Amino acid sequence: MKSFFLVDGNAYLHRAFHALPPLTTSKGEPVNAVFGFVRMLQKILKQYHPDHLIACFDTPAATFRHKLYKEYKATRKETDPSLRPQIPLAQELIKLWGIPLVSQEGYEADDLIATLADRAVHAGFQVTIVTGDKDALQLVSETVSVLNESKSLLMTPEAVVEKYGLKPCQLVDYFSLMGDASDNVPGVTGIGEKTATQLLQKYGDLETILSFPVEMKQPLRQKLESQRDQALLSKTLVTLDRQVPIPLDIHSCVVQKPDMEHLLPLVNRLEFTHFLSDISAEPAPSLKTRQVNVVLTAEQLAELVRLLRGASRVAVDVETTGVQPLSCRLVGISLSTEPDSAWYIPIAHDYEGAPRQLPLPDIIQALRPSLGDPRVPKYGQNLKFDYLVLKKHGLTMDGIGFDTLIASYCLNPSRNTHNLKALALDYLGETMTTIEELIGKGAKQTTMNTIPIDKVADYAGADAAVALSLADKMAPELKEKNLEALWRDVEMPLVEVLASMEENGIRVDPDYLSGLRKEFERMISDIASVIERWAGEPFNLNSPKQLAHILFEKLKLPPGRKTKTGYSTDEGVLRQLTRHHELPAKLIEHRELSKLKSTFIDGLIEQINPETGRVHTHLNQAVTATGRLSSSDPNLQNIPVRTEYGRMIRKAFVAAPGHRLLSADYSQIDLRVLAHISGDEVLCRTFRQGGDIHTATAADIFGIASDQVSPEQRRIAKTVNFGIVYGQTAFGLAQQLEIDVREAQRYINSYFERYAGVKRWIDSCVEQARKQGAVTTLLNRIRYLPEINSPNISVRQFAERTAMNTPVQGTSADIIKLAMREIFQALRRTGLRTKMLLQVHDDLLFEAPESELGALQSLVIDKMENALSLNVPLRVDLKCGSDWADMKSLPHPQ
DNA sequence: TCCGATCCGTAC
DNA sequence: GACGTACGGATCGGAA
Repeated sequence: MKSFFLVDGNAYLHRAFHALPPLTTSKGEPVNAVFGFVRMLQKILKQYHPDHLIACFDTPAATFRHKLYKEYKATRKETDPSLRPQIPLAQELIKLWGIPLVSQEGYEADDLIATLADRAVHAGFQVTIVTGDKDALQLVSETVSVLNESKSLLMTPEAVVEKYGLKPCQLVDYFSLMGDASDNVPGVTGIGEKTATQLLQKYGDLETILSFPVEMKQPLRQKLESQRDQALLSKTLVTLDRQVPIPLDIHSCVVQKPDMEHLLPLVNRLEFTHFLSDISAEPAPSLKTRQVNVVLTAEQLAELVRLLRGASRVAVDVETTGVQPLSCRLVGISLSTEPDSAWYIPIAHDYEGAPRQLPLPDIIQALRPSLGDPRVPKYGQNLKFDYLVLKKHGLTMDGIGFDTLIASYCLNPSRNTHNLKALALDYLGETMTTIEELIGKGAKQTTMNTIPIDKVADYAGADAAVALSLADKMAPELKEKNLEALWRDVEMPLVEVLASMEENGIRVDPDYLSGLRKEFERMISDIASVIERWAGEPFNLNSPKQLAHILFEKLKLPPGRKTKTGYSTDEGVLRQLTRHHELPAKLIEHRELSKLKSTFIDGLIEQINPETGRVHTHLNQAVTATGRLSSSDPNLQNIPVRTEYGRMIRKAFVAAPGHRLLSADYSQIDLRVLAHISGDEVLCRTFRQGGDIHTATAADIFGIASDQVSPEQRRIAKTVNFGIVYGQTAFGLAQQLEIDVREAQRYINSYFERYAGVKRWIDSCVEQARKQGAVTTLLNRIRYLPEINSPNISVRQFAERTAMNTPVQGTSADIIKLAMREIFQALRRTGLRTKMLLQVHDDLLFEAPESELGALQSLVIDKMENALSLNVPLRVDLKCGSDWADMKSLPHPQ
């Protein structure tokens, strides 16, 4: 028997809306109901494979029920404003998806369902109604069941009898007596669940009950007599109309092929990342038709070379044994010049029965004319990785043209993930094989070289070809959104710069670090034994939970602020406790030392590359929401510098023999950027005059002359200056300075009084974010802030602080990126052997042969200070030394 | 054994 | 709840 599914669209949209958290797209469009609805439909399709299916929807128009009874559904609340727009959205989506849909003026979805269910039964179908609404249960029969999907409950006639003690056809009468609060159906006052059931079990239906059999007793009889009409009216209201004139042939209610061309943009807009993976049972067409040629012979390699010679662009993807570009092994290379075909050159596949593969030098030599030609743009996902792997194997890729990772980052830096598989799904509707499916994960994981060539060829070929298709989608979008310049002039040129910085690495002294480890271990265990003696018992000092127990229960010290799970033991709290006990001060020291040892000493030693004796961090270009870089494995952007112990670690970073480290840091770049973009006259003037900004701010907010500023006042002004950029509150400032909140508020007030332009700019930033849902930097880098209009105060305030911080932090990031691009090109052009090693947000670190120091200084100052012209000067301070802790200031040329 | 949440601390 | 952007170590508890 063929199955026919009828889905109550409105019921499900409402259910999903209330069941799911308020999901929005990154631009703030509410989508939770659509999401839940779609997921439910997918589940139905996957689980039941219905032959026929249709979704039914209400219309806003009045129905016959409203005409009969003007109070019908009168107690219903207005549809929630964030649900309302989702209803047409959901309808549009399922239409494009190929699912038949019906709605008819003057009828509720329930009536459509009743009518269609009857018709389907007559046509010989087994019918399943998908809804959470109990009204549909009156339709249940041997051939009609009701599925409550969310409770996984299938209501058959037996199930109805079990639940209500009544047959499905009696439910109409049951609700007529009971009434229905949600639809505002009156029923008979004074008759509830129990009485209604009893009556119907005894008399069968409402009509018989209302003929008042002789044995019926008072007061029941009286209730029914007085409310007779109301009961009959209720019956009309709850009875579903099975005769709706729907102009539709039920045989046409078949799930169609999706209209991909229109569906994709919609799914993309809604950011339903996983939606498309399931909608079609067949593999995406591109996957099916893509031809991947495997190159195992010299002839095949020659053929590939001929193809590459005529190509206007080439997508590249390397397969390796790991994610560390400088220490993994190269397993194969895939190339593609057209999205519908690709080539795979296996190199180091190594398993029982693996065919003989071409020698690496032959392959490199064959590829060099195209991959080394800057006129042929290279396409790919995360080309920095491919560049480094190939470089290590003797092939320098030139002409880095289009990196889909970078394009995605420019289009929306806050995206959950920019990985190729997710991009393919979102932009192309293609579900790609994941690397885990290929090499496994956890204990079962192997490496790429042990996987059969044919499998890897399909996988790798897809990666290269998809990069081309993605680029074709992304390029016009970059243009439309005015992101092309940022992408082309800032981000893409940086790919090679970062690759070469990673390749350079930084020299660290392993023997010094080992000595430091010993020294720290001794200090840590000494302090730990003192602490445990005071505590009276051994405990895990690294466990905040155990520590809180000791401090606040055993020693009965006064607890400070609380965290989600208990009392906080962070440094601020411990500092407050130093006045009550000696233990907290020791703990602070213990914390510092164990942090430094585990994170920096142990972590760093692990990361030294034995081949180079250097650490090669990953400089990530597509991570932060503001445009900054990030550094990982190891993170070299948070190497300690503030404390004496911290600087002991910094000292492990050294220059190679005959070389020096040179650091160039922008002085107060965030505040200068703030001065420029806010246009605040006072702040701009201060920077044009030169001099110490914190002293100037102190003079301004305390209303005194610069030479009257005390060190304490300068300290306060410095804290205020930093806080302003972060949207600091009076509470935060008070905590930071350990002062009264009212005093902190006075400082903030007098700052904004003196720098009224800054205040105006901050307000305009938040205003812009509210209106446009996004903020931008000077180079038009964009960040969406969907939470700026959140009804949740703290969520919204967070978005407001972000709205003011991002343009400042992001513009600073823009500026240093421009400088890096210029310095890299200048070093190459002038043939200097100086290496750029690291960027730490406002700081660039170089390693220079001693002979180049002079030339380097003026080059770096010039490129950094003139990276972008602002209406305040940019100023750079230089320092030089043999290790990263011991750096001497160099005089500024001006 | 693995993974995510939580807390904490380092940098700018 | 209270200061923006990151990364990562240790602990802890629950899932695989």
